[in-house]
Amino acid sequence: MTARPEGVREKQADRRARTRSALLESAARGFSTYGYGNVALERVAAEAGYTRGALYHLFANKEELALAVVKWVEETWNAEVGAPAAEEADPVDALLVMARGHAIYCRRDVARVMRALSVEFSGQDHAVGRALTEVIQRLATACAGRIAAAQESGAIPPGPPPQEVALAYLGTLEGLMSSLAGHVPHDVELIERAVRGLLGLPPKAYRAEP
Amino acid sequence: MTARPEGVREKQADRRARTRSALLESAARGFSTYGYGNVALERVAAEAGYTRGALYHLFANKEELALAVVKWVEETWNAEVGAPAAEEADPVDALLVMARGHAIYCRRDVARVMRALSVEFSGQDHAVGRALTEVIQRLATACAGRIAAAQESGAIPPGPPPQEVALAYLGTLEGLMSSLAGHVPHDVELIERAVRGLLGLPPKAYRAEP
DNA sequence: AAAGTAACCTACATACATGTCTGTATGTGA
DNA sequence: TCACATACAGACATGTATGTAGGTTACTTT
Repeated sequence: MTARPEGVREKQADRRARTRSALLESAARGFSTYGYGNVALERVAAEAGYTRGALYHLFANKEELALAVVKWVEETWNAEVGAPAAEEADPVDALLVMARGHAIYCRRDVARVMRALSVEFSGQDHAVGRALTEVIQRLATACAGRIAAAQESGAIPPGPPPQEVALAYLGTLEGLMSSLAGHVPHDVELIERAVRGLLGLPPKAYRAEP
Repeated sequence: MTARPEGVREKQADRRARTRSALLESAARGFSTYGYGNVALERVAAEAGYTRGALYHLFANKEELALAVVKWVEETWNAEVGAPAAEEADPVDALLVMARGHAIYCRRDVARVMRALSVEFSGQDHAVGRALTEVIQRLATACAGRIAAAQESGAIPPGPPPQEVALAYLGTLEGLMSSLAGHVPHDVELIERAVRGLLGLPPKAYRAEP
């Protein structure tokens, strides 16, 4: 590859990164709206202001583009939702912070991309499907650990196995937000209610928004 | 292929109905697994034991097939889940019965068809998408009515507007079951927990399965 | 039993999306 | 300034899915 001495201006690299970002975001939006198989790469490229030539210059094929989108979404989600939750010392607080953060994150339409892709690939043996299940699996084990810790400390009552509760927790986040996306501010209130219920926690008193 | 019982003379209408059912179920499975745009009608027909010729003889085109599938799923869902819930006099009981019934219903893979189709069509202006939103809307208003009644009677504490809670309720059913499908028996326990939480009800004591 | 109709299959015409390839302009290092 | 690399556009070849039209088998009616 080309050596990059520090201090030297990298105009080409900047340009490349900017184009790549634009294409990734357009692809995420396209997958969210139309699904992987239905969206034409010409549309993805056009919506970003390019042609398929640029797209194929930056990504080997449609599958690689989808994998890059998955990685990109996972990274932004971790930065905006996962990391703040990880700072919570208490496992129950971490789960609640994650749920609230997810509700906020889902106010953008790009968030539905994981759902759209998983619907299309969960049935088959496909690289994109595997990447998705790996992302979910990573999240689920992290959540299961917190749930197990909370059960052992007595912070939440006994219940189904942590791994199952974790899957239910993630599925609830996804499903609830896909039907409530944009319904500010009740999205946060309702996701918190559902999660508390899943964990076996009593309801909090309801305060109507001003 | 299609062996008919000895001595029994099959009527054309029976034959047609049987073929139609087989194609509908195969289509539902195909849409669930691959999505609308990804599944090829040749596969749908072949999986039912026919060719595309039979399919196009019974359905005008792919869109009509999808609409028929939506109608068929709605009918079976109403028969197996909606009707038993409607027999409950108490609105909260009705919502809980519906949630449990949905968990049972979702143990079959066909149930994911609504989710698959809604992912693909919720963005556009398309006949299938409209049909789906109408189904959801009918369900949501029915649920919202029960939630409002329960709030007024004091059976559940105050909370967000019934229409929003109803949407959250349906989204939770869908999302939770798509991640927990087949996880017997915790699917029922967890869906009930989530719904109780959404409605603001306190948790029930947990009894581990024998 | 013959004629007619419905169920179903096979072959084809068409459209469209992917991926590849070539061309062009602009940036970059020597 | 020259040689080369990179970013991107546009055309083409290929595969595949839809929809249609014509034919064959199975049932129905007279």
